[in-house]
Amino acid sequence: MGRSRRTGPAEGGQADRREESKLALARLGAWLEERGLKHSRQRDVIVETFFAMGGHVPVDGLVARVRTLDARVSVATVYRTLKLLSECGIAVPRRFEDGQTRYEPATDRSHHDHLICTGCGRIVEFENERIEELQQRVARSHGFEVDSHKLELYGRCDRCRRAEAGTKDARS
Amino acid sequence: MGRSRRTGPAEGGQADRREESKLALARLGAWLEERGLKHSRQRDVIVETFFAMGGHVPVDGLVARVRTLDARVSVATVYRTLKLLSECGIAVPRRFEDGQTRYEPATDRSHHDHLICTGCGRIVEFENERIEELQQRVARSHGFEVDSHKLELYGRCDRCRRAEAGTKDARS
DNA sequence: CCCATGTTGATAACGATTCTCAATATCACG
DNA sequence: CGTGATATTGAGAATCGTTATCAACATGGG
Ligand SMILES: [Mn+2]
Ligand SMILES: [Mn+2]
Ligand SMILES: [Zn+2]
Ligand SMILES: [Zn+2]
Repeated sequence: MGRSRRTGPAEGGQADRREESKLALARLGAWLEERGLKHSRQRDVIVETFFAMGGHVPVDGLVARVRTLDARVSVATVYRTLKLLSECGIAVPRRFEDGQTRYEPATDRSHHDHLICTGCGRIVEFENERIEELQQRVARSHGFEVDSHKLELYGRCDRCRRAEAGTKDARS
Repeated sequence: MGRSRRTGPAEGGQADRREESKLALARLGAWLEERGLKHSRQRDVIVETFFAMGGHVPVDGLVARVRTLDARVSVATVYRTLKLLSECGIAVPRRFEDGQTRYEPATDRSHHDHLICTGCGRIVEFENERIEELQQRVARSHGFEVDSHKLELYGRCDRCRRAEAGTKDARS
């Protein structure tokens, strides 16, 4: 049925994330030097905060959090840094239905799709090899060569469904 | 493997579309009267043009086309009319990766997903029952009850691939 | 034909993101 | 350490697609 993975700030140890953060900073540093770029205080803060938050972080959320550490970082810098992270393969941008871009740490187990709760916003990740195969097959049957795809399932999570049922019972 | 369907202005006879258009206008008329709304010259033009274009029409494209018939129709009216169409089930809004909303005529065989060529923009529709089932299953295995989903496959269509291969050969 | 009410067009406002540009930080070099 | 070339920053303007505002204008039942 496909394995699921860490999905947000609630899962994945803080220690793990600090570790990820360190690795990411090192990798970013190397990447920057390779092309004669400089590193900066704000980039460090942004990267650390990004990993500290974990999950699928919306840009404005990251800005807010970063500003609790350094009140004068601009949104522009956050956007710029996030773009850098995605260019050097440390973060991946995601655009769900709400129209704002979120970034998530890029893991080695790169590809996965998302289940999104329309009630509480919870995001669960999943991989399903069988679905991917079928996608390839459908595409090929139409003469297409797929090189990326987007699969998002929207619905209510168990928690939200229980909550709803509760209020419905109470009302009747 | 799933059946594919009409996908754009290139397919589906003009006659069919004019027919669709008539039906849609009638349906819209009824829908409007039911709730004490009025009908207007511009709504008619917009609906007719929408069906004449067929496929997945971007709002600005529709605006442009409508204006060749009546130069003073405002974008606001086009947006408003499209929203009406989707409210009364005549059209369906779609948001692909390029960030602009497109509308497509709602057919009886309502649900389908999309294959999108990143080369020429061609959009092919498909339905795959097996994929839908697997989606349900994955969702349920995570405690979710899905009520909508988005599946988009991005790649190159046969035409575009051939074109590419051609230029590559020519170069070498 | 009239008038209450729905519709329109122009344009301002919007939210997310990117751009501009002058001020500032970084770093390789002496 | 300076110094200077160059990358980075912050603030705000600009952009893009879309929605909101509101006065002028149609529509259609009476
Ligand atoms: Mn994810
Ligand atoms: Mn379609
Ligand atoms: Zn939920
Ligand atoms: Zn193509």
